[in-house]
Amino acid sequence: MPEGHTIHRLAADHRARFAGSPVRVSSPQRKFAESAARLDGRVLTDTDAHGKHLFLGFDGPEWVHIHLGLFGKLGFGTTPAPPPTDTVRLRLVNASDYADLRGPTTCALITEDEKRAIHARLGPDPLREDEDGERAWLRISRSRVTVAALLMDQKVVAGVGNVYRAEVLFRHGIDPYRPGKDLTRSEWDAIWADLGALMREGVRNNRIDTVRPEHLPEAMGRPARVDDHGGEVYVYRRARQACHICATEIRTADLAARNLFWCPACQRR
DNA sequence: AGCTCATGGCGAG
DNA sequence: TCGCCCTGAGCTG
Repeated sequence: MPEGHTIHRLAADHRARFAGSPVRVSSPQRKFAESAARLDGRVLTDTDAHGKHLFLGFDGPEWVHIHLGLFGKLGFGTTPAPPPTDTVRLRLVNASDYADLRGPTTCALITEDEKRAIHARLGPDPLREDEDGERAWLRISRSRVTVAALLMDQKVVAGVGNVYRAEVLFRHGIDPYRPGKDLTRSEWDAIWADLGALMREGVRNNRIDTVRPEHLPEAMGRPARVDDHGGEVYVYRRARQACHICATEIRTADLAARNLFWCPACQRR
Protein backbone atom coordinates (compact mmCIF):
# COMPACT_ATOMS: atom_id res chain seq x y z
CA MET A 1 0.00 0.00 0.00
CA PRO A 2 1.88 2.84 -1.40
CA GLU A 3 2.88 6.30 -0.48
CA GLY A 4 6.27 7.55 -1.61
CA HIS A 5 8.22 5.77 1.12
CA THR A 6 6.95 2.40 -0.15
CA ILE A 7 8.10 3.15 -3.68
CA HIS A 8 11.60 4.22 -2.64
CA ARG A 9 11.86 1.11 -0.52
CA LEU A 10 10.78 -1.02 -3.49
CA ALA A 11 13.39 0.62 -5.71
CA ALA A 12 16.09 -0.27 -3.17
CA ASP A 13 14.72 -3.79 -2.70
CA HIS A 14 14.67 -4.48 -6.45
CA ARG A 15 18.20 -3.18 -6.76
CA ALA A 16 19.40 -5.40 -3.91
CA ARG A 17 17.75 -8.54 -5.27
CA PHE A 18 18.01 -8.22 -9.04
CA ALA A 19 20.52 -5.60 -10.17
CA GLY A 20 23.58 -6.68 -12.09
CA SER A 21 22.52 -9.97 -13.58
CA PRO A 22 20.03 -11.35 -16.11
CA VAL A 23 16.42 -11.58 -14.99
CA ARG A 24 13.63 -13.79 -16.23
CA VAL A 25 10.70 -11.48 -16.97
CA SER A 26 7.17 -12.70 -17.55
CA SER A 27 3.58 -11.51 -17.39
CA PRO A 28 1.41 -14.44 -16.29
CA GLN A 29 -1.68 -12.24 -16.60
CA ARG A 30 -0.67 -11.48 -20.24
CA LYS A 31 -1.42 -7.76 -20.01
CA PHE A 32 2.29 -6.99 -20.21
CA ALA A 33 3.26 -10.07 -22.20
CA GLU A 34 4.87 -8.49 -25.28
CA SER A 35 7.04 -6.15 -23.26
CA ALA A 36 7.94 -8.90 -20.81
CA ALA A 37 9.14 -11.05 -23.69
CA ARG A 38 11.36 -8.21 -24.93
CA LEU A 39 12.95 -7.86 -21.50
CA ASP A 40 13.28 -11.54 -20.65
CA GLY A 41 16.88 -12.47 -19.93
CA ARG A 42 18.20 -8.93 -19.91
CA VAL A 43 20.22 -7.43 -17.07
CA LEU A 44 18.50 -5.15 -14.59
CA THR A 45 20.90 -2.23 -14.41
CA ASP A 46 19.24 0.46 -12.34
CA THR A 47 16.18 1.38 -10.31
CA ASP A 48 14.70 4.78 -9.58
CA ALA A 49 11.79 6.29 -7.67
CA HIS A 50 10.13 9.68 -7.87
CA GLY A 51 7.06 10.21 -5.73
CA LYS A 52 4.82 7.18 -6.25
CA HIS A 53 6.45 6.22 -9.55
CA LEU A 54 8.84 3.27 -9.69
CA PHE A 55 11.28 2.71 -12.55
CA LEU A 56 13.20 -0.47 -13.32
CA GLY A 57 16.02 0.03 -15.80
CA PHE A 58 17.19 -2.77 -18.07
CA ASP A 59 20.10 -3.15 -20.47
CA GLY A 60 19.37 -0.80 -23.28
CA PRO A 61 17.42 2.43 -23.32
CA GLU A 62 14.15 1.21 -21.86
CA TRP A 63 12.59 1.37 -18.43
CA VAL A 64 9.66 -0.40 -16.86
CA HIS A 65 7.39 2.26 -15.42
CA ILE A 66 5.27 1.06 -12.50
CA HIS A 67 2.60 2.92 -10.60
CA LEU A 68 0.82 0.89 -7.93
CA GLY A 69 -2.22 3.12 -7.63
CA LEU A 70 -4.45 2.42 -4.69
CA PHE A 71 -4.50 -1.38 -4.94
CA GLY A 72 -1.19 -2.38 -6.45
CA LYS A 73 1.25 -4.58 -4.56
CA LEU A 74 4.74 -5.92 -5.08
CA GLY A 75 5.60 -9.07 -3.20
CA PHE A 76 9.04 -10.67 -2.88
CA GLY A 77 10.00 -14.24 -2.21
CA THR A 78 12.86 -16.66 -2.60
CA THR A 79 13.09 -19.26 -5.33
CA PRO A 80 11.58 -21.57 -6.27
CA ALA A 81 8.71 -19.25 -7.12
CA PRO A 82 5.24 -20.79 -6.73
CA PRO A 83 3.03 -21.01 -9.82
CA PRO A 84 1.77 -17.49 -10.48
CA THR A 85 -1.90 -16.72 -9.95
CA ASP A 86 -3.85 -15.06 -12.71
CA THR A 87 -3.53 -11.58 -11.21
CA VAL A 88 0.26 -11.41 -11.51
CA ARG A 89 0.95 -8.65 -14.02
CA LEU A 90 4.73 -8.92 -13.89
CA ARG A 91 7.08 -11.51 -12.44
CA LEU A 92 10.85 -11.11 -12.12
CA VAL A 93 12.93 -14.16 -11.25
CA ASN A 94 16.65 -14.82 -10.83
CA ALA A 95 18.53 -17.65 -9.18
CA SER A 96 17.64 -16.62 -5.65
CA ASP A 97 14.63 -14.29 -5.68
CA TYR A 98 11.34 -13.48 -7.34
CA ALA A 99 9.03 -10.48 -7.31
CA ASP A 100 5.33 -10.45 -8.24
CA LEU A 101 3.47 -7.31 -9.25
CA ARG A 102 -0.32 -7.28 -8.91
CA GLY A 103 -3.00 -4.72 -9.57
CA PRO A 104 -0.90 -1.74 -10.67
CA THR A 105 -2.45 1.29 -12.29
CA THR A 106 0.53 1.39 -14.64
CA CYS A 107 3.05 -1.18 -15.83
CA ALA A 108 4.56 -0.09 -19.11
CA LEU A 109 7.78 -0.13 -21.08
CA ILE A 110 8.93 3.45 -21.67
CA THR A 111 11.85 5.28 -23.23
CA GLU A 112 14.36 7.51 -21.49
CA ASP A 113 12.54 10.52 -22.97
CA GLU A 114 9.22 9.34 -21.60
CA LYS A 115 10.83 8.84 -18.21
CA ARG A 116 12.17 12.40 -18.31
CA ALA A 117 8.68 13.66 -19.09
CA ILE A 118 7.30 11.91 -16.01
CA HIS A 119 9.95 13.51 -13.78
CA ALA A 120 9.16 16.87 -15.36
CA ARG A 121 5.50 16.78 -14.45
CA LEU A 122 6.11 15.72 -10.84
CA GLY A 123 6.80 18.11 -8.02
CA PRO A 124 9.80 17.81 -5.70
CA ASP A 125 10.02 14.56 -3.74
CA PRO A 126 11.12 14.88 -0.09
CA LEU A 127 13.01 11.60 -0.56
CA ARG A 128 15.10 12.70 -3.53
CA GLU A 129 18.44 14.19 -2.59
CA ASP A 130 18.53 16.60 -5.50
CA GLU A 131 15.34 18.37 -4.42
CA ASP A 132 14.37 21.05 -1.99
CA GLY A 133 10.94 22.43 -1.18
CA GLU A 134 11.44 25.69 -3.05
CA ARG A 135 9.50 24.70 -6.17
CA ALA A 136 6.64 23.53 -3.97
CA TRP A 137 6.67 26.73 -1.95
CA LEU A 138 6.38 28.85 -5.11
CA ARG A 139 3.12 27.11 -5.96
CA ILE A 140 1.73 26.79 -2.46
CA SER A 141 2.38 30.38 -1.48
CA ARG A 142 0.46 31.63 -4.51
CA SER A 143 -2.50 29.25 -4.29
CA ARG A 144 -5.96 29.71 -2.84
CA VAL A 145 -6.39 25.93 -2.81
CA THR A 146 -6.41 24.33 0.64
CA VAL A 147 -3.12 23.05 1.97
CA ALA A 148 -4.72 19.60 2.33
CA ALA A 149 -5.43 19.46 -1.40
CA LEU A 150 -2.04 20.92 -2.33
CA LEU A 151 -0.16 18.29 -0.34
CA MET A 152 -1.96 15.54 -2.28
CA ASP A 153 -1.26 17.17 -5.65
CA GLN A 154 1.69 15.28 -7.10
CA LYS A 155 2.60 18.23 -9.31
CA VAL A 156 3.18 20.25 -6.12
CA VAL A 157 4.84 17.64 -3.90
CA ALA A 158 5.56 14.11 -5.09
CA GLY A 159 5.11 11.12 -2.82
CA VAL A 160 2.79 12.42 -0.11
CA GLY A 161 -0.42 10.41 0.21
CA ASN A 162 -3.44 10.43 2.46
CA VAL A 163 -1.60 9.24 5.58
CA TYR A 164 1.39 11.59 5.45
CA ARG A 165 -0.91 14.47 4.52
CA ALA A 166 -3.12 14.01 7.56
CA GLU A 167 -0.24 13.34 9.91
CA VAL A 168 2.11 16.14 8.88
CA LEU A 169 -0.70 18.71 9.13
CA PHE A 170 -1.47 17.43 12.62
CA ARG A 171 2.17 17.54 13.68
CA HIS A 172 2.37 21.19 12.66
CA GLY A 173 -0.99 22.22 14.08
CA ILE A 174 -2.31 23.36 10.72
CA ASP A 175 -5.98 23.40 9.77
CA PRO A 176 -6.24 21.33 6.58
CA TYR A 177 -8.62 23.89 5.06
CA ARG A 178 -6.18 26.76 5.29
CA PRO A 179 -5.41 28.15 1.81
CA GLY A 180 -1.86 27.54 0.65
CA LYS A 181 -1.16 31.24 0.34
CA ASP A 182 -1.88 31.72 4.05
CA LEU A 183 0.92 29.36 5.04
CA THR A 184 4.02 31.14 6.31
CA ARG A 185 7.43 30.44 4.90
CA SER A 186 8.64 29.02 8.19
CA GLU A 187 5.59 26.76 8.46
CA TRP A 188 6.30 25.36 5.00
CA ASP A 189 10.01 24.90 5.69
CA ALA A 190 9.13 22.94 8.83
CA ILE A 191 6.58 20.80 6.96
CA TRP A 192 9.03 20.03 4.16
CA ALA A 193 11.79 19.06 6.58
CA ASP A 194 9.39 16.94 8.60
CA LEU A 195 8.12 15.13 5.50
CA GLY A 196 11.70 14.25 4.63
CA ALA A 197 12.39 12.89 8.10
CA LEU A 198 9.10 11.00 8.42
CA MET A 199 9.34 9.48 4.97
CA ARG A 200 12.97 8.43 5.41
CA GLU A 201 11.92 6.63 8.57
CA GLY A 202 9.06 5.14 6.53
CA VAL A 203 11.54 3.77 3.99
CA ARG A 204 13.64 2.26 6.78
CA ASN A 205 10.76 0.63 8.62
CA ASN A 206 8.49 -0.04 5.65
CA ARG A 207 5.58 1.54 7.52
CA ILE A 208 4.31 4.94 8.52
CA ASP A 209 4.89 6.06 12.09
CA THR A 210 4.33 9.67 12.98
CA VAL A 211 3.80 9.78 16.73
CA ARG A 212 6.53 11.55 18.68
CA PRO A 213 8.16 9.48 21.45
CA GLU A 214 6.65 11.67 24.18
CA HIS A 215 3.16 10.95 22.81
CA LEU A 216 3.53 7.19 22.47
CA PRO A 217 0.94 5.29 24.52
CA GLU A 218 3.42 4.13 27.14
CA ALA A 219 4.66 7.69 27.63
CA MET A 220 1.06 8.89 27.98
CA GLY A 221 0.16 6.15 30.44
CA ARG A 222 -2.21 4.41 28.05
CA PRO A 223 -2.39 0.89 26.67
CA ALA A 224 -0.50 0.31 23.40
CA ARG A 225 -2.52 0.97 20.27
CA VAL A 226 -2.99 -1.38 17.38
CA ASP A 227 -3.55 0.45 14.11
CA ASP A 228 -4.82 -1.76 11.32
CA HIS A 229 -2.65 -0.11 8.68
CA GLY A 230 0.40 -0.99 10.75
CA GLY A 231 1.83 2.24 12.17
CA GLU A 232 1.45 4.65 15.04
CA VAL A 233 -0.47 7.73 13.91
CA TYR A 234 -2.27 10.70 15.43
CA VAL A 235 -5.35 11.18 13.26
CA TYR A 236 -5.38 8.99 10.16
CA ARG A 237 -8.48 6.74 10.19
CA ARG A 238 -9.20 7.75 13.77
CA ALA A 239 -12.53 9.50 13.09
CA ARG A 240 -14.67 10.07 16.19
CA GLN A 241 -11.93 8.75 18.46
CA ALA A 242 -10.23 10.93 21.05
CA CYS A 243 -7.22 13.00 19.99
CA HIS A 244 -4.11 11.54 21.64
CA ILE A 245 -3.06 15.01 22.79
CA CYS A 246 -6.22 16.88 23.77
CA ALA A 247 -8.97 14.18 23.73
CA THR A 248 -11.13 16.17 21.29
CA GLU A 249 -12.97 13.96 18.80
CA ILE A 250 -11.02 13.50 15.57
CA ARG A 251 -13.03 14.75 12.62
CA THR A 252 -13.29 13.39 9.11
CA ALA A 253 -14.55 14.84 5.85
CA ASP A 254 -14.47 14.20 2.11
CA LEU A 255 -11.88 16.20 0.26
CA ALA A 256 -11.43 15.54 -3.46
CA ALA A 257 -12.81 12.01 -3.11
CA ARG A 258 -10.47 11.09 -0.27
CA ASN A 259 -11.01 10.93 3.47
CA LEU A 260 -9.44 13.74 5.41
CA PHE A 261 -8.77 13.43 9.16
CA TRP A 262 -7.86 16.16 11.63
CA CYS A 263 -8.19 17.36 15.20
CA PRO A 264 -10.25 20.57 15.23
CA ALA A 265 -8.65 21.70 18.48
CA CYS A 266 -4.98 21.00 17.78
CA GLN A 267 -5.20 22.22 14.17
CA ARG A 268 -6.44 25.77 13.95
CA ARG A 269 -6.20 28.46 11.32
C1' DA B 1 -21.71 -14.92 -2.65
C1' DG B 2 -21.91 -10.26 -2.42
C1' DC B 3 -21.01 -5.91 -0.54
C1' DT B 4 -17.74 -1.98 1.07
C1' DC B 5 -13.63 0.03 1.58
C1' DA B 6 -8.62 1.12 0.97
C1' DT B 7 -1.97 4.65 1.75
C1' DG B 8 -4.13 6.73 -6.40
C1' DG B 9 -4.85 8.94 -10.58
C1' DC B 10 -6.95 9.73 -15.09
C1' DG B 11 -10.18 11.59 -18.46
C1' DA B 12 -14.83 13.26 -19.72
C1' DG B 13 -18.11 16.78 -19.07
C1' DT C 1 -17.17 16.39 -9.67
C1' DC C 2 -18.02 11.98 -11.30
C1' DG C 3 -17.06 7.48 -13.19
C1' DC C 4 -13.65 4.37 -14.06
C1' DC C 5 -9.49 1.30 -13.71
C1' DC C 6 -6.77 -2.08 -10.84
C1' DT C 7 -6.99 -6.20 -6.17
C1' DG C 8 -7.95 -8.15 -1.84
C1' DA C 9 -9.43 -7.99 3.10
C1' DG C 10 -13.09 -7.84 6.02
C1' DC C 11 -17.23 -7.77 6.86
C1' DT C 12 -22.46 -9.29 6.05
C1' DG C 13 -25.72 -12.80 4.93
